[in-house]
Amino acid sequence: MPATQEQPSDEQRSPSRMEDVARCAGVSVITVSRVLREPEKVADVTRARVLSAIEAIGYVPNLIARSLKSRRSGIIAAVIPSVTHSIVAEVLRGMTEVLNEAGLHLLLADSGFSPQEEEALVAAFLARRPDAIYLTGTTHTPGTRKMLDAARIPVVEAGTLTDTPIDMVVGYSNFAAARAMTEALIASGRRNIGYVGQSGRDVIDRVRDRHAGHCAALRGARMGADERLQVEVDLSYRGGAAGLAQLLAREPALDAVFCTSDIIAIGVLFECQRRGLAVPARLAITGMDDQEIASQCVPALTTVRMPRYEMGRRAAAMLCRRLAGEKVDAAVVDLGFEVVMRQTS
Amino acid sequence: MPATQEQPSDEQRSPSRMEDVARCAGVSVITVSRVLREPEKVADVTRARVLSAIEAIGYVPNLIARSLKSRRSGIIAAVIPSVTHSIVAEVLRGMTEVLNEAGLHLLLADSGFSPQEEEALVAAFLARRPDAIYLTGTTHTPGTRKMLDAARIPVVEAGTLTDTPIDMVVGYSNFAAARAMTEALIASGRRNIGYVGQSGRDVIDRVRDRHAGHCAALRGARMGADERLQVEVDLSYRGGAAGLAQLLAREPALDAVFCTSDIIAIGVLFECQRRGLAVPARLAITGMDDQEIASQCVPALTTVRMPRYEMGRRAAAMLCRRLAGEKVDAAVVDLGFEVVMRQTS
DNA sequence: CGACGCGATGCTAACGTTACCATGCGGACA
DNA sequence: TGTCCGCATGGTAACGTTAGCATCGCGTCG
Repeated sequence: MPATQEQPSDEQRSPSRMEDVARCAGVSVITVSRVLREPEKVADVTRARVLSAIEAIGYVPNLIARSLKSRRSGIIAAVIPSVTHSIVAEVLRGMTEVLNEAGLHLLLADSGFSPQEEEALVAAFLARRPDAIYLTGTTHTPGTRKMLDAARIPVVEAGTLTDTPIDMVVGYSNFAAARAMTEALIASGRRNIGYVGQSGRDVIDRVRDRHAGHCAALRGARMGADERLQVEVDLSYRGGAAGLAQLLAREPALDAVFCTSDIIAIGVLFECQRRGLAVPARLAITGMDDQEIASQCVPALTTVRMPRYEMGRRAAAMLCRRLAGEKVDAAVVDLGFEVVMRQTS
Repeated sequence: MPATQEQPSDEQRSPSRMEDVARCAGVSVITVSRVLREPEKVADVTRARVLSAIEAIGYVPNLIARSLKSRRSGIIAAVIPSVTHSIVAEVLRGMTEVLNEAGLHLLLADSGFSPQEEEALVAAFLARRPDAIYLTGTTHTPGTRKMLDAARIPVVEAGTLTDTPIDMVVGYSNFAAARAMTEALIASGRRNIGYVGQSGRDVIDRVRDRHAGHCAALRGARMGADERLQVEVDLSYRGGAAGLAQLLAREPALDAVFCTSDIIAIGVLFECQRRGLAVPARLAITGMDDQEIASQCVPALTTVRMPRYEMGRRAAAMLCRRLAGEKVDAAVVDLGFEVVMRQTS
């Protein structure tokens, strides 16, 4: 009965451990551990022997055990408003590039623009003991702030600036950008300027600031911010189109539309094409964010460029520096913006 | 000297543990553990006492320790080709929705379309002992397959179908979709059909299959797949525009362009607008994926709809079922596609 | 009235790794 | 020749949790 002697079965019940490697290489487990983390502290011959044992066995270190003991998970948790927003994607690309170099991994979740959902996600993430946390925007529930204060880990908020970050913040002034864009529109002689913005001004600080900046520019030019000329829509091409339809119904003499995002602006542009409204002759359009489509559409879209990719890199870099024990020079980093005049205005 | 008695300092060195909660509630640690995981097994009074202790202390469970002991990390690792592709984003949205409901978290990284990079990421992720892995596409290095076989965890590949998945696969036939789209173009009477595809056919199976499907349709109609009418470009609006420029230079009689993605197709459309080419009268254009812009642009884009969001949900659901110990009915799930005829063809 | 079952709770020993301290050995120096 | 230093390696005890069994008390049934 050969079935009884299946002790050394090739069906090893679990992935191999350091102990297996140690036995195979004829050293102690701690030496294996050192080969992995501080190879220069191990003699060349020993190191080679251990490495070939690792190779032979196919050993994969268990970072969970390492995290538990070392109190360092190597994980950065990020809560973003919506993965489907291309704007967020570029920030993520910048972040992951920097994090990967540092050997850190990204735990990601999507709050759907809801601060309550964000709080729930932060709570769930903290249980995983991330080394740091990335949040989008600077508007968070008191519960979120409290948890993060108690967690005592680096936190970076990104996108909107604030003087009172939870810990660190990197972004740009959405207020100033929207004001500058609107001022440019006014300077070009437009007088009946409509506003088509993403809805959710009460919970999305980015949108709130952009709206406020737009209104400030109008008031600065003594034009008044007429609520009748402001509509809120979904952040989509369809939303932009619907927004223009509403505005034109309310004010046929409309001669410009300020949009809080390029997507919305392109939606407005498409609706103009459907209605046969000449852009910019009859109607000027401006977007924000300078996504790729802005430079490619016809006519090319006037917009404001935001350094999204750079923002992701900076945010990640700030976290990495803090994790390395270094002090970060400034807790508030303003990356600025740039108005890009093209053909729709 | 009051500084000496800082034993019970409020600067507790670490987040509280179950032991602290247990002491506060006057029970053993295992009871606390049970309140968190199997509350129905604890008497009502005891449970209430423990819960209020948790609340009072602000206890946050340590999932790292739980993972180590229970051999379940609650983490799903996903490697995607590029976060900046809106196509991927919808898949992610579907996935995270399902995963969140199941209490699972998503570890995310970006391979930049490189199988070697994917292999490195899979290796790094496996050290975190994810409960399951999600991969994009079905083309992977031998090293990746080997590691995943050894890891013995559920794996789902998504996007492209294959008869020999590593474990499970959910997707649609890019070959059939591209063939169907091209056949529709042929059926509408177009004869000089160009191809503008994303570059990287050798490593991106999705693109390879779409190219092959397109060629198959041409050959099926005895039209031949002329390489002179095929150009490869970046997956961007700019790429589409450049592609059209190249094609027209090579074949002025071009009367249709098949594109492997909506983004490229819209780029082609923009270039037509710049050149004053009437669409579809002078030139027909087709895309693939049915992103939002396809239905909104002017004229609206003929394309093929892929159930991306649904694919993310299904992939996650299959993983969840496997993690729950249930058998998954089919290892290969074909979600199909739908040709959507609009105005550009 | 004793045995038995069951619900509620607790104890002990891991999970796989690393922090901390210990040990042994060879060479430099007085 | 003895002392001391530094390098390479090892042993032990956690990190915070849960699996698996043990225990205790109470009610039920023959």
